[in-house]
Amino acid sequence: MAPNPPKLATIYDVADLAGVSHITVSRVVNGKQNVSPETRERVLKAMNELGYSPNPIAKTLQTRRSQVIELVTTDVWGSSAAMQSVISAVAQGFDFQLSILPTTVDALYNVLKAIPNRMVAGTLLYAQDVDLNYGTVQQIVQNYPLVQLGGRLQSGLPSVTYDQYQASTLAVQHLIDLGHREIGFIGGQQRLLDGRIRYEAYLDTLQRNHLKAGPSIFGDFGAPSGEVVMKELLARQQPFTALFISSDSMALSAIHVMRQAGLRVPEDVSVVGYDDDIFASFLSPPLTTMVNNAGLLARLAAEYLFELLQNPQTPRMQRILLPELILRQSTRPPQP
Amino acid sequence: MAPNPPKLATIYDVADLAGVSHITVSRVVNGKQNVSPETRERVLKAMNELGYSPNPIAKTLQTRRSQVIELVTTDVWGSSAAMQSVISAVAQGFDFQLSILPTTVDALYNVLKAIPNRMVAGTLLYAQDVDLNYGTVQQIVQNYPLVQLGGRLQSGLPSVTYDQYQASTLAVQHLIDLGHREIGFIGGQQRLLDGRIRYEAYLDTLQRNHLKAGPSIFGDFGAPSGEVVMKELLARQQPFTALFISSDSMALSAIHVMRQAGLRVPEDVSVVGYDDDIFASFLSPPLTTMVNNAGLLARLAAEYLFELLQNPQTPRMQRILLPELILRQSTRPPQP
DNA sequence: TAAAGTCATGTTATCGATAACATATTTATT
DNA sequence: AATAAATATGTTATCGATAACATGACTTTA
Repeated sequence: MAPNPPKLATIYDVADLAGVSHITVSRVVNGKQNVSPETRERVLKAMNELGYSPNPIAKTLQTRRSQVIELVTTDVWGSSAAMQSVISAVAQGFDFQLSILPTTVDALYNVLKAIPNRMVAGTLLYAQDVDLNYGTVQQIVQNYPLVQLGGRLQSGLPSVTYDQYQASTLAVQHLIDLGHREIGFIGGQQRLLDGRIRYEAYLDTLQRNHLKAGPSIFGDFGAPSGEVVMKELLARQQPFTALFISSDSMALSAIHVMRQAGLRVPEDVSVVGYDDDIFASFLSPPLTTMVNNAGLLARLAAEYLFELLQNPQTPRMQRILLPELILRQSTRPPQP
Repeated sequence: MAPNPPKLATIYDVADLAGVSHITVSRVVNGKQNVSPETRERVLKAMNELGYSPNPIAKTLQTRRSQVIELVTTDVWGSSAAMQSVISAVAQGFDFQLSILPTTVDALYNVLKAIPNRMVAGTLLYAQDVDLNYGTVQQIVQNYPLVQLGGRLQSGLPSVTYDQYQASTLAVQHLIDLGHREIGFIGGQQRLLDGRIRYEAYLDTLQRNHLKAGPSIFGDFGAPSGEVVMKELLARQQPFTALFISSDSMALSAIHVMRQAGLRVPEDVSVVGYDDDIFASFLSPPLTTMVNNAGLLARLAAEYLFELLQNPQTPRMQRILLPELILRQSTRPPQP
């Protein structure tokens, strides 16, 4: 297989060897009925002899459709990482391949417009930028099987998502209900929906309870960033008895920093995380957190996409996973 | 975009509108030189007017090569998850797409044989089954740009991998050097190289030091499995003062179980993990572990693949990352 | 000024499959 | 036995691009 690899046998080669026309070979390959047993046998033998395997590219060009679904994402590094393997596993179950198409917000609309040219069966969209115009997206892909992962509730696209606003509200309310009055916040990128919504809910919930906003700081959802911003937050010396931290990864490192600084969790500071990450239950203390399983979201979205593919009558809807607070040992009433 | 989405404009449509032949349009699209400025202008205007974008499928069929690399993997759930996003990010940098092709060991050889039909530019192979015959793989893909991720050292394929045997040896030797004599083992799946090699190195190292093998048990590298097998191991009541645990995820939950059982790490049991997972440094105690970064491996492999693509003269080699033991606080000499 | 070369553009074939329609056979029906 | 229907098979066009070669107009060179 040099730069230009050798060609494999085609249906024409098989046809010649079997002494039939190429279209008969095509019929055998696709298991069509109108082929006599003897002919079929001869063709199969020839296929076997030549090690024939169909060329998916040629087939796709003619049929305008391939056994491929694509994941269009503006966020290769964030949750989309966790999603990819789940989606490819689901796709494998339906005998489909997954094509990953990273893009930018700017290029996104053109990427979507070119969907017919890529001749994929369906598209999963993961684009978390706050500035994205879902109305435009909606216009471009009308009636095409596209499922959005984790976007705005009002996106108008078939989607599977979480109600992060309500989830974050529950998280903050939990701290308030425990008696905390000075509640700080550690957030993720504010250009991402995940970052923005959790912060808005935090602010709104405090306000609804007639509480002032506590100290707030922003990182990038990752554990290393949690370490950095937590140190900065401590350096500010603003008082807080509880923290709502926008990801378990950040909570993990933030707690580590607090422990090093002599602060105990939950005795001195209660912590609510977000994600119910795989490690959350094994920490000490086990972390109180909001369920937000990117893998589950991806699986449901992929399954929904295949529902749409197999039955176009499937109702188009938004599937919103209910928020769930997992109470563990990182929260408790504030010390008197 | 109904089941069969509407066709987009083709070069023929553009040619008609611009009043030139389709081949001239093709020349403009591909930035060829021999087109007069006025003609080029007219074509560009027509392209713009029709919202033309090239059809990659048709182009691929003719040129027998696409802007796509593929990841062929027999392991959708394990490390390949972490690798996918890294690879797609690298690919994006070269203006390539990533196609994920999950397969089974049995189907693998045929999947590789059909590479010419898929017309991809290059292939990354992640196949960790111990029974895989790399000689066969080698024969199939001779001279084709394929880079293997994390396979056997003697695979004979261009690859990027870790020397897990030596790494595991270092880990176990570290415990022995600290004075431990009863060293247990928690492993991953023994049908995977990652599982098998770490266990073999554990056994060999003990033997070389004239020590008997300690209690051993096997899970699946994941945190939930670590919890299960650790409970089972404790129930056996076999003595050990140290554990070599094949993944940080399993170490995380295993430590949690030990703590619940009243065992302290490292006072009662020293633990060496494996992977230097993102959370390892933030645990209490911070985990002593072996560096084994799947993301780094994937990045290097993808970059190597693009080296091969851009310059076929690039020497074909195995790139083996050196093992590195990260000493943190989960190991110490055994209590007297 | 004729021959040769360059440039802009076009015509036809091709990649490997399926679609649409056509044509012999064979079998069933009256 | 004649006609209709079903079955098996083949011919040609097509998907949307590039490859290979051809052609005419203009420039350069001897």
